[in-house]
Amino acid sequence: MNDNRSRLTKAAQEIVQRNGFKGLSFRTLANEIGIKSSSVHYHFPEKSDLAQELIEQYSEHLALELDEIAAKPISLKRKISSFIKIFEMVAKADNLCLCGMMAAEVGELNQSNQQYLRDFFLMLERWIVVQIEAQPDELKTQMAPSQLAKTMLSGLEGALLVDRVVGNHQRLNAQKELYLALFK
Amino acid sequence: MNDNRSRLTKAAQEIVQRNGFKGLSFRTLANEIGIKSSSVHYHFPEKSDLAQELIEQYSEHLALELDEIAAKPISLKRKISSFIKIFEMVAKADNLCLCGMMAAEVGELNQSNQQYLRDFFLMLERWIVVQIEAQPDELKTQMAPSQLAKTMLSGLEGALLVDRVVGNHQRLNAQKELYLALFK
DNA sequence: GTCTATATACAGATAGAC
DNA sequence: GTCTATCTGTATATAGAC
Repeated sequence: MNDNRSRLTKAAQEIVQRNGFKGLSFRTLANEIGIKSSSVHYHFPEKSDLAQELIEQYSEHLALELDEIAAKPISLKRKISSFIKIFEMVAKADNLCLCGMMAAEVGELNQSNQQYLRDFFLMLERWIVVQIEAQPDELKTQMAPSQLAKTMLSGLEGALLVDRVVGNHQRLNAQKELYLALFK
Repeated sequence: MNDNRSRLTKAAQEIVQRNGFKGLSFRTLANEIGIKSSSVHYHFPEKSDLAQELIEQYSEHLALELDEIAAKPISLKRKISSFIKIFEMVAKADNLCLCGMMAAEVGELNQSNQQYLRDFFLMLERWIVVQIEAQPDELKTQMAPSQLAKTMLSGLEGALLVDRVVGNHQRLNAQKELYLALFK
């Protein structure tokens, strides 16, 4: 898929993860791939159409990665570690999670976009819960899986946010240490 | 202090915590208090001047609150609980932390603004470490205080971010439960 | 599908009167 | 300190030619 539509979403995703959704303009996006802004409007009539596709693609891509991890015959701890590794890759690129970034800008999004954003976070939390419930004996804490999932997800999102400003990965590393210690 | 300058910073803070720094325009800010945008420029020549004052005021206000908490003859657990309560008040207003919001928009800020933002987060983390070191026997975990401070702060920032999108306070509550359990 | 050209709105910022 | 008026740049979005 090297057509302009997919080149647009790819470039747009990078811009949003770095500069935010408000930091993405049809003009700069068009320049990025060498077309005009009116051509971007051909593919995505309104900016909210682009937002929708970005959130959908990001969610689907992540869901596929998580499916692969879940299917492996490995310890729960290693599954959680793989989950955290996804955030570490984002941090390495000095980005935020696409949806974490858009969460900060939720007021600029229409109702449909907001729903997709919500579903993204709930999907990630549900994945954690499902993994724990499949291998419950490997959990070392008495914390309820759903509570654990909520702290872990929001903790990782916050770590990306603060670490990028401070300029290191200390908070993400600390979150990793904290949560991995809860699994055998 | 009911002069226009302080009315401006007060209104600006609310707008940034709700809509972000890019969501704050001199025009709408001026309208908010009934003056013209050119008058806003009299008080804050450039937008970065306003950003600077916002971060400084927010930091100073929070530092004063934390000083008061630290001075009380109460348990470490109650001090941490009071710390978390500050975030709960922000969540109750459906806002983000001013600096958490601006952290997402760090690319729009100049170097000076970014330094003040960094200092804000480091100040909060340092406060947690100092409180723990003053009452070390009341800590139930073997986690290093600096590690604990980093996870707690970024966890709370992330909880505000995700909870606002999802529409409840479950993540902040979960973070609270997780961290309070680490103190006697 | 992409282009040129344009409409409309709003952004940050400045000059100069009062 | 605040105003009117304006400059300049950029944003989303659309019409219509190719």
